[in-house]
Amino acid sequence: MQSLAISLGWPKLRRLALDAVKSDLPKFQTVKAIMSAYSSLGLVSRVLRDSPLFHGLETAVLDNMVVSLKPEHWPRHKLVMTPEDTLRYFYVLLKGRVKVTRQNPETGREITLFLLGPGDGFNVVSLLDGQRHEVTVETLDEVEALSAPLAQWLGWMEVYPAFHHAMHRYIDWRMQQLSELASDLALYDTMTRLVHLILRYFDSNGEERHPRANLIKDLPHDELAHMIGTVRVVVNRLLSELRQEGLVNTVDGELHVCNLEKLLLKAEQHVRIRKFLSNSVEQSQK
Amino acid sequence: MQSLAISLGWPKLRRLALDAVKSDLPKFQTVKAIMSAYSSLGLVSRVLRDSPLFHGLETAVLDNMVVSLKPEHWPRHKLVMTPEDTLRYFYVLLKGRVKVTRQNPETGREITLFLLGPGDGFNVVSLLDGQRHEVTVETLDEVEALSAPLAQWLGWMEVYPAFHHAMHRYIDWRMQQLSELASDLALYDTMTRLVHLILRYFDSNGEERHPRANLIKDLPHDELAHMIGTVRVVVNRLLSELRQEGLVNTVDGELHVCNLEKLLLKAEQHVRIRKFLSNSVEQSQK
DNA sequence: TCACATCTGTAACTTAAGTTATAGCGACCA
DNA sequence: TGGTCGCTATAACTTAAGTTACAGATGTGA
Repeated sequence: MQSLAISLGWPKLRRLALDAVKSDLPKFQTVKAIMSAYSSLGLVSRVLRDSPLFHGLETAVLDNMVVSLKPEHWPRHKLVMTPEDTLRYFYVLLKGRVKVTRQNPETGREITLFLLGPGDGFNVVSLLDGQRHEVTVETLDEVEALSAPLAQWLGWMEVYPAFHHAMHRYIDWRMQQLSELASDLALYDTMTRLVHLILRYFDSNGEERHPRANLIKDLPHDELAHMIGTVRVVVNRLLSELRQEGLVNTVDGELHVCNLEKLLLKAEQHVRIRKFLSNSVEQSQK
Repeated sequence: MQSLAISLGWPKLRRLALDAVKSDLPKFQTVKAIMSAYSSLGLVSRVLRDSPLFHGLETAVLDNMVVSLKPEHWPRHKLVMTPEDTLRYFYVLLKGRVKVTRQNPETGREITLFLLGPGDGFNVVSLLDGQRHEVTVETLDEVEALSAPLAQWLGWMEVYPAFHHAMHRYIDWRMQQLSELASDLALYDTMTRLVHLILRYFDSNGEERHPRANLIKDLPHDELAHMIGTVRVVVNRLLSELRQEGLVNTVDGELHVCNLEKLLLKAEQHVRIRKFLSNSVEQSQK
């Protein structure tokens, strides 16, 4: 059984399995059993329980799903999905970040449609109806994830109404993010877009409140650039400007917000700002 | 009963009702009965049957749904939905076009997220989970539509699996459109975006093949501009250029494609072009 | 500890595309 | 018949933001 766990190639799980062998936990026979134990130990389920994908699911249901999931482990900067295989699997992230992008083959320019972190799922849209999607998914960190075939997920959506509902909520939220991105690109200048980006991912005192909070703070400038549809040099320029005005600062590679009020002001004191504020209040209430 | 139909304020239906009274059709007692007859006469159902929203639904089911829909009639350039009422109704268009937009209150600039025509539905996303959406919906023509409360639609999605599936397909397709828009805005120059727009709505010989075909051909330049995130003057400039190169021309206000090959070339001969071609083939096979 | 890679910081230059302005055309209505 | 309105057409000007180039910082592994 030790070899089983090891063959999974997933360090944490392997370590866990080894521990389990030495400990007085019941002996494991199958991968499923290992996963189940792993889950009941709370390592996996902590992430999943906080994930919007599984929001409102009963523990029993969640556990039942978890045991059918296959662990995945990817190194940094690895291409994990091309348009060709958008039809096969659905993934949930446990650790590390991933970006969903599209490129301009001509110029090499790139736009990040989604930046995903622990608890996020990708290939969400393909779930609805398996159309090929022109996107590329790439890891930004070392990543641990769980996967299952699309059909499996669709099955669960039929069987568990709560899960179905959670998925709908999640897709809705993703769709909103996309409209937000498109509108930003069309309606605002690069500075405003950068400020919007920062505001969406940070909150008033610079501490994280929800998991999404620290998702961008250590990103290199060109990844930030991809998120707002511009290039590295421009982001750098804008950040210096913000730094000089005392709105943000960077401590060894990490971006911090200094003056939220001024930042909000800079993002032109309108609709979407109020929206941002009410959203973060909402988030903190959860 | 005559007065009932008239009170609906829907010219066509009213006319139909009047005809029915004179004809040897069975007498109608209720609005539902009128709608039902209207539908069975094929006027409504022709549009609905071709609509992706109801694709694959049995006639009986569709008819059953239709009788619960409320007819709406709006004049040209009427604001039919603000962010405030994204939570109430879902609409299906029967006639005329509608645009779903977002504005920059500062500059007055506007981006059209979706251009919808007969058979399209709006407030799609709110169906999934009733979050408020920061969009505005406005008519471009005189419009006839059908409406039902969101709850009603959700109910149907639960009761009719085929309908549920059709809705998912539809939402998926909308989401793809949004990613397409965002990528275009971030990755290509205005000329390329304009060409992409034209290519998406026209086909090889300038004839319409699917309902979406003639959706943009008579739009004023500033509406075209809103669709690609730019302004009227620029679109005008670009169109003159295309006209001079003999790629398109305009006959009394209607845009036509002259030279598809060159146009495709101009849209830089890559991925998304091949995709366009295979899409339109797919469309024509349906 | 040197070579190499990855990232940040600036400056000088270029250009796409937005702004403003003005003229003309056709439709519609009084 | 003339006046106003909505739309197209073009030209001159301005600027945001992209490009290219290079220098310094930091880290990693041979």
